[in-house]
Amino acid sequence: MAKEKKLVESITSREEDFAQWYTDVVREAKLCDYSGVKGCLNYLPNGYAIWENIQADLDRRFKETGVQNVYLPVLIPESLLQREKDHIEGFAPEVAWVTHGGLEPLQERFCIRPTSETLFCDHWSKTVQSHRDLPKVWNQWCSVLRWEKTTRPFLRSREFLWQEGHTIHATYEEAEERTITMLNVYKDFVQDDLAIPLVTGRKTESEKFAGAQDTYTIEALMHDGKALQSGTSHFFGNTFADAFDIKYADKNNELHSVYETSWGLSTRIIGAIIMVHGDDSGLVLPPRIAPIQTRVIPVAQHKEGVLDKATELMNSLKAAGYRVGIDDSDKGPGWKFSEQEMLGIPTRIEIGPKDIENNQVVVVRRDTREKIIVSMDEIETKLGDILETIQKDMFDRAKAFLDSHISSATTIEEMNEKFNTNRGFIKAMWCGEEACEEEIKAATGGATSRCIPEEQECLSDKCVFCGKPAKHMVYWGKAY
RNA sequence: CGGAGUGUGGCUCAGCUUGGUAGAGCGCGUCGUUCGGGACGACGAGGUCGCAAGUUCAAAUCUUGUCACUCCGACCA
Repeated sequence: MAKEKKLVESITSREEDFAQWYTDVVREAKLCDYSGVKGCLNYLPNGYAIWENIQADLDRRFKETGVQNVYLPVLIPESLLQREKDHIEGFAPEVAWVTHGGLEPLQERFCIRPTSETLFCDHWSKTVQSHRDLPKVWNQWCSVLRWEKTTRPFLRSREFLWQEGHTIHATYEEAEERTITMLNVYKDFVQDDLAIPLVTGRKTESEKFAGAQDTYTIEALMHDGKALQSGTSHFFGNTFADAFDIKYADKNNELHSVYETSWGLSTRIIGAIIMVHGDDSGLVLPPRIAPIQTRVIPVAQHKEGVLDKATELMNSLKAAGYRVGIDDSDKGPGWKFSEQEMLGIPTRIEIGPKDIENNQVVVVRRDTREKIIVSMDEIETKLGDILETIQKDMFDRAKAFLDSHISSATTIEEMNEKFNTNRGFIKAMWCGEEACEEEIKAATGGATSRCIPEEQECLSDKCVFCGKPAKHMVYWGKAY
């Protein structure tokens, strides 16, 4: 393969300045741009199309597990938001309020939903009566608003698009099982469709969602070695049911509180796609999620027959079920190649006079820039193979990167040193005390507990910081 | 919420110190020559200088106020 060469000057090198690289890729791939309101993005066609594909794939996976979609309002009365103590304490600092209706001040102000647990609970408290009404396994696709102080496209915006699933169940076990089921749906989706390998597990007390009994998370590792929480699944036990008085009568006509879960994945995941797969030439999209899987690029298209042949090729690929586009603009070929690479389109098909003469096309992989000469007669099947190979290779590369950036430490000094030399996740034992988490964060310049994985290893019997008996092995990392 | 910075054609910015005809590059439009890794020429369109007051014969430029955005921290998906 040809030596990595920087072809595009409008994108800052990833090594030189990762943050600037990220911003450049977002801009050059035309995913979104800044609106006039801080933290609120204009999602452009290229960015929104990715979200639409994420929605389609996830929604299908949800429905396979019995999820039904609903839609609840964007406004939440203040009294409702305050019903559960931890929840309001967690969200109060970052909600926006609607105080006027037209010209008149409102009697009670409404917040713009930061999340909708309270709305779902309010509805269920009025409608659920019998065990026959359970379970409810609902989800909504919507946007929410959180008044963030620091914002970045996709990673942290004030308004963001997401899905939020909310469920209630008759038993503790059933709700707990749903929490894990959804964690696994996220895990499978992100790994299989987005080609992003993950570390998964339970959050510590301090990292839990406001009001949750347990929070489970999928954590991905970005190319700069920072972690990104990419989806969460929460188990609430009876907390919300009690606060909202959601009770049902069982078969013996005895009243019980329901058990509740919620789970969400947002447009933040687009940031993960960019930062896991992108390179110095721009975005690299996994074929399964890419809005366009291949772009036909006619070379010397002014010459007799080239454009016709290219269009014919596009149409036959479309008919074969591929998502395919063509760049028949009057730009030069070099410009078109760069454009296709910045947009992250997984393959391009170059077709020029020489190819037509030889009854062939040149398929170029976005991820490796490898050129593959394919006979025109075989392109419909070969393209599928190439796309599948790209999908697999992208995951394998990201997995190799992840694996090589997971290390372990038994002392705080060792932990610090590893964060400095090989950024990523560090496995270390922990006593379970919140105070120790704080100390570790301070001592490492910002590393937080990312999760307690289900598969525990015993690296030591002592906490990495205080030396007291260890309770858990924890993945630590510096997070976005 | 602290610290810093920036608002001038679609974009990136110069001009401001020392007030006096609104500038450049890129992009955009038309035409022509090009075309296997961001081609070139000619002509052309496009600006309430963030907003508001003030000083002045005269304000992009000076003064005051105000709004917005960006970056870095603390806080969070």
